[in-house]
Amino acid sequence: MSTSTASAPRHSVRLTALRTGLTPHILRAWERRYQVVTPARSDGGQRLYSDLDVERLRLLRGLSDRGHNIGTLAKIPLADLERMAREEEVASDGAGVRAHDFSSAALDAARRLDGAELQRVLERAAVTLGVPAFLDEVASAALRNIGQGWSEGTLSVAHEHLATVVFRRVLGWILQLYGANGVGGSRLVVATPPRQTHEFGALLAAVAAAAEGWDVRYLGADLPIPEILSSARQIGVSAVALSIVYPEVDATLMADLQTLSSGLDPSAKLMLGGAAASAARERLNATGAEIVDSLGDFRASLHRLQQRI
Amino acid sequence: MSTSTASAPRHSVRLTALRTGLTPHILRAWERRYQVVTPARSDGGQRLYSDLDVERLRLLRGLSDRGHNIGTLAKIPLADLERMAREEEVASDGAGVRAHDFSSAALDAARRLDGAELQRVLERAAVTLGVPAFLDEVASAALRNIGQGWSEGTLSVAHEHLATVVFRRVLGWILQLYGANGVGGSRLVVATPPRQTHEFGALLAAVAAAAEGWDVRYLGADLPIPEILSSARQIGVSAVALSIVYPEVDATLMADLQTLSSGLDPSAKLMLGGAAASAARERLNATGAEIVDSLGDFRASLHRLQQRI
DNA sequence: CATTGCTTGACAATACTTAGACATGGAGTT
DNA sequence: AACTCCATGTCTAAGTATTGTCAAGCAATG
Repeated sequence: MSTSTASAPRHSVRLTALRTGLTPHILRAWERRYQVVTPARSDGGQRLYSDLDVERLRLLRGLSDRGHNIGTLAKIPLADLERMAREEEVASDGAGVRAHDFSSAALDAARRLDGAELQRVLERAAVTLGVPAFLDEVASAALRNIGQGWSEGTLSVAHEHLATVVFRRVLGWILQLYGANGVGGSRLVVATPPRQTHEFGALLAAVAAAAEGWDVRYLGADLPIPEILSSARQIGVSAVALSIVYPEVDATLMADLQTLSSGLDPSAKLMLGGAAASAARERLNATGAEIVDSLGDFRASLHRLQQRI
Repeated sequence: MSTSTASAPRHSVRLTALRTGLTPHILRAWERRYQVVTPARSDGGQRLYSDLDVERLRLLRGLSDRGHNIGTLAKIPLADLERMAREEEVASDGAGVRAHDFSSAALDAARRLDGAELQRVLERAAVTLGVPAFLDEVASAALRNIGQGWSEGTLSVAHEHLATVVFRRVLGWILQLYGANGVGGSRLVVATPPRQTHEFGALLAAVAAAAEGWDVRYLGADLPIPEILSSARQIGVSAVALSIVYPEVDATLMADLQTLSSGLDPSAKLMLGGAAASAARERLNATGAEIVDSLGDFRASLHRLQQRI
């Protein structure tokens, strides 16, 4: 956005109030008392705020809410306000710390083989943080930790199985909450291809997409290609997402993916995620699929797809 | 579509009004006052709008509806209007919009007396946004709307009862998720005093506190003072929170609150919330209780208590 | 001829502006 | 504890600006 655009006077008081979460009263009071901003005026004398004004007021409100007094804040230039807001975020809370607490509580419970407690911790985390944050900061971290503990030998197969069962239950529960999401969303099929028995990645992706408003059909793990194809065609999907964790990408899998890719409607996108997919990125490119390296990537890609409609 | 086609004058006022969602009156007023468009004229002098005109008017209406003032918009070229319309979706920012969507979906469901759908919407909102945001932006707004609709007569008693049942179920579900929160949190008792049969405020407070990590004992509505006292003492609470919505604060209630306040351990704080509590702030101050006006207030107060330990 | 549209002028409802007053709650002081 | 002072959010009142709506009288359309 060019500077001339950002500093062009545009927004009325009412609009500015909406954008900043302040009230017109407060906007005028702050201006009168502290000159926090000096909006331009219309021909008739009404205030016209620029984008920069709005940005500044947003920051001021945030800092004011957290206890700084507005009289002092008023004199501070925009750049410094931005820095303060960033610092505030790190210092004060909150989300980061809490997410970490949940992760370690989950790992503890898994270590103690306390499935009920693990489930409670995960449900609490999901509900407290909201699904997107839960997936990003708790679920994926916990899975990584458990996987790592398993490969290092500090966690046994029993631990891994317990975690598997509980995670599947919790993610399934969330997915079911989004169940009848209605007609609004674009459609997506999620599964893992044949011999891929690790379904976590797929579950995470399914839940992430559902939380973004997609109408997700989760087909589960180890699914024959023809099944995936016929489901996708029958439902009329905008995309198919597969998770590939293990075993490594071999000739059979490549052939399967080729079949799938060429069998899909051209408007439907094929997306591949998971550790093995990232590792074999180059070879997989031949299938015409998009490789996503993280949940964030996946979300971004979904977004782009949705815009394109 | 070729330019000559798009800019060819074609549509009558009536048609243009239908296409843009404006009225012929407004079309003429906007043209007379701001020259928002300058349609061609027929031989007899009647307006003939082109496709481009219609497109421009559509955008203008959209932006005008969202609070921009038409006098300012009128001078902006088409391309910039398009950009603004796109930005508008982003500017009215992510979380807020999603929360708003959930609120209106909830209100819709309540209007249709579709309890199952209402429950699904609320659960989805809670899980998507996380409990704190859900309480602040969906639950309290929906309750306010429903209460308002009821007092205005646009919603019947049946609507109100349905909403009551569903909200109680959903909030109860969340509360139960936090159930065995363990040893970490300070303890809090939440209830409504005798004759206070509206338990929403209390439920909201209970859930908010639980999400903040408190060990909450929710005792429900219409509870005799001795019961509250003995529970509080037995559990060893840091605070007691009561919701007072209706009826108004009278002598009996004042006496009850005095009894409660003096019976509590001095280290335990008594907190009063709800519409009636805010209204009777002055008289209630005599009880030594803290009056909280909003969920945010309540959270802040809990925070202070927790720090002080 | 009935319907629709044109122009001009007026009116009313919002929304905005300024100046000032008031209430509250925290910080200091006595 | 009682007191004042100050910072700040909220409200009022009276005037102005903006904008939607309407009416009257005439013209065009079909």
